[in-house]
Amino acid sequence: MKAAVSGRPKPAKKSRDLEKSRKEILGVAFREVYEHGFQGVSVQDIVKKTSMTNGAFYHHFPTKLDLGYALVDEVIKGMIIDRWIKPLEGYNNPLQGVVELFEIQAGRADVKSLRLGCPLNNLVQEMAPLDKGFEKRLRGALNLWIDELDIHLQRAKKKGFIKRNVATRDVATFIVLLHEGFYGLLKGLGDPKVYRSLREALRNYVTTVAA
Amino acid sequence: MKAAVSGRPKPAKKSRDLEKSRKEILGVAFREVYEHGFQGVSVQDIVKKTSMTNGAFYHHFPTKLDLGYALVDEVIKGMIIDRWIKPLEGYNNPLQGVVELFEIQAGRADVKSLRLGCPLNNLVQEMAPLDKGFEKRLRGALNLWIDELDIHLQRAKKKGFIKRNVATRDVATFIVLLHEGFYGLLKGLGDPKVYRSLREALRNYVTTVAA
Amino acid sequence: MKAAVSGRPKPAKKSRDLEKSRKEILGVAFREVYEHGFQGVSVQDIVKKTSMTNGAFYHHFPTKLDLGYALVDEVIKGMIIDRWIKPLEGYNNPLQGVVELFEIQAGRADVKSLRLGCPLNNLVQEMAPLDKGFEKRLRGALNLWIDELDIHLQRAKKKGFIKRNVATRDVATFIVLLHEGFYGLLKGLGDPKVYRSLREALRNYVTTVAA
Amino acid sequence: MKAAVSGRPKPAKKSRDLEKSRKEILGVAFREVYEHGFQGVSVQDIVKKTSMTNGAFYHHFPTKLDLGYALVDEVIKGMIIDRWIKPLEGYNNPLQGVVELFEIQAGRADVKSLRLGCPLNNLVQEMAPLDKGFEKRLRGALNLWIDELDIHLQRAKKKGFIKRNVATRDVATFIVLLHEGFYGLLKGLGDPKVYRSLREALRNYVTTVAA
DNA sequence: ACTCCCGGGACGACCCGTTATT
DNA sequence: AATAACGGGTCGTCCCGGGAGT
Repeated sequence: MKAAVSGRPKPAKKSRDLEKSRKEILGVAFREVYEHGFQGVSVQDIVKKTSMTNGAFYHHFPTKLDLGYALVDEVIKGMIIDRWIKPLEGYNNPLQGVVELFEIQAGRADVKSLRLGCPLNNLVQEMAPLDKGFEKRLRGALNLWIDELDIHLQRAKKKGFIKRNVATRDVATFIVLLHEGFYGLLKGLGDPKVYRSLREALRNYVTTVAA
Repeated sequence: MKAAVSGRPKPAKKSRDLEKSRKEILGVAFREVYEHGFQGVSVQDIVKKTSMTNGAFYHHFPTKLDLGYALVDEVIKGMIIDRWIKPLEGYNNPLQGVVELFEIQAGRADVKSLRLGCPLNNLVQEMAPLDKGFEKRLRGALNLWIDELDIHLQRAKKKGFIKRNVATRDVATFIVLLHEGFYGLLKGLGDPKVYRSLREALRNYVTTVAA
Repeated sequence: MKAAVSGRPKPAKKSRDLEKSRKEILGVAFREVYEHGFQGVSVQDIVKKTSMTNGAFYHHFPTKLDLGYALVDEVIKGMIIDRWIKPLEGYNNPLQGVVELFEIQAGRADVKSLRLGCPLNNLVQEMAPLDKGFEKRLRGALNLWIDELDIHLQRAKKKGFIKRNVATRDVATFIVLLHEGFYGLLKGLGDPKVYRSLREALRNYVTTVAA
Repeated sequence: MKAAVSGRPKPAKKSRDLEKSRKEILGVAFREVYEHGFQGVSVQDIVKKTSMTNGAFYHHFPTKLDLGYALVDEVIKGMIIDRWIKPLEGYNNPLQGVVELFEIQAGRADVKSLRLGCPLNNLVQEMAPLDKGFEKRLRGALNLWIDELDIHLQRAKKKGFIKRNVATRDVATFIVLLHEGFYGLLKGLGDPKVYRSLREALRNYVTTVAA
């Protein structure tokens, strides 16, 4: 997030610091919110973990809520694309890709993310009913996920990997649902064995839509 | 508020009923927490909605956390049993019962629970990683759900409704996972159409385990 | 104050428990107040350390303040008499007795009382300016001390151990002042060496009034 | 209040002067604590008597305890130096200075300080056993007093006003002890006559160390 | 132009000494 | 004699405004 700047030629602008400061805040905020929830984190908590002051924070984000929104739009959305969509491009059969991706990512769920769940799901559960702005943006993130997944599934369908009479968008929705359910339950049970019951079920399910 | 006093003689005490007061607090607290999250509710919010005072509250619950724990153990657990387990007893084929129950309850998801999700899931997502006590109790509630479901599925298996080689506990776990995922996603998308993709998928899935 | 009951035949009244409960509260309260100050101790702290309940406490003492008053009148006054006055009766020359008593009691000041100071002085400093009732009773305790000391000094004077032109009451007052100053400074410095400077000074002083 | 700005132009800022605000709080806090004890004063009591708000207070002092510490280090220490040490510099014979100073300050003890005692002694009696931080700082203040007094007594000794075989530090300690004892007893008895017995005793004592 | 930092109050959980009821 | 209930008070934190400084 912040590293790797080293080698870059750098646009020579001295006040690209603005961009950098914003990114730094977002980075720290993401981790803190991921660990303690949005309501469980104070602006001061975040500020303390950066190299800046309280005043600087409010220069970048007028309110705490604005920070939350930015977290969804600028951080979480990107993560979804990077983790769950981009990798699908490498698969000839996207449906198989979805299963494998799931098995790879979920199967190796380390203790940390096991306890902390899915960043998006966390925010959805906590903030969606509390704030309209959050709700809107979170819905946007979820729809982005589903939409992008759908595109790949349509590709699969075109290639004949999926039955003709299957509504790919419903499948995409269901897959996202499984993600949410899986990470949510994992978080609650704190037991990686949840993965076992999911893997079997997922495979079974996929056979019912595969051509 | 709590009829059922029925048979008891008890000289109709005015307001010195420990049990009743506790129940009142739990009732109000459940609603408030359900709507705003545990962290999003202040003790005073709850107190204001009851007929008692701040001091009375702390007579019943030493800390806010204790209230939260009681909410899981005394309210939520009961709701799970009442909503998802008890009804199964009426079914000859519990597996079918699970599907129908889901369709009944989820299909009629009203706007309210649509926005607010599942009380248990909400708490899991918000509090499990923040507090050991919560984590333990929430895990207990989830396991209770899975265990009780498993008992019914075993019954189904014995009766020949489920394949011999299927691990009923994994199925039970997956079904709970689906609930969590469904309510979670519903909450995020705010769109009852989620139900459609779930219903189809659930039916497909069930056929893969049914004998 | 409480001892010496042993040998007595005991009035056989069963509800000497009332008396006993009161004594128990006073005993616990004295220790707690001695350690944390009157304001630093809550009624509940005291109740918890006894075998009774909140309600029982208020049966014996209408308010916390009443407990404080009883502490002065029923506990502290007795301690003064027992520690600083009674022992003087054994001395032919009370003036010498005062010095020796001081050296015995102050010289062996253990770590505990070293940190906690003199119970009477503690209450004087803390409560006298805050509450008229306390002020009155504390003044009473101090005057009791001075008066009783004076009686012995008059005896010494009569016997020719003290100069004829010395006002014994002033001497008594000064001696109490030295106690307060000693224990107070000891408490502040936490260093038994204070004793050294006092002993020398006390001896010097005594020579100036001795015949 | 804070001169020393001397050369700086400084456009007369309206009310954003850190130092000034801090001093204001300390001033108010000192009076309140002096009158009601540290535990007897709430932060809000103090805030209300200043021109600022609760939030501003905690900007200057993270906790109430920190305020207490500052009170000792920044206010009380200065008062000791100003009242009991500085004036000694004007005396050719510091020993005589000590006596006269005492007679001047103690003799004119007005009703106010009569009831309220010595700020340092008050805090020592109340807080020293309750909090390590207070204990340390209060010990520091007492030692400062003794040390500075000792310096002047050594001067007296050099000039031949004090016997060669007298340990000046013990004398200094004893004099502080007398202060504490005097103000403490005065507070308890509420009677300026205490002064009489002290004056006599002090004079007598001084003769025993004077050359 | 951007950062700093003093300041503002409302509100957080929790505890206090106390009274009503039984 | 004991418990349920009472409110007001405690310290401390929250999110944030806005003038000053670099």
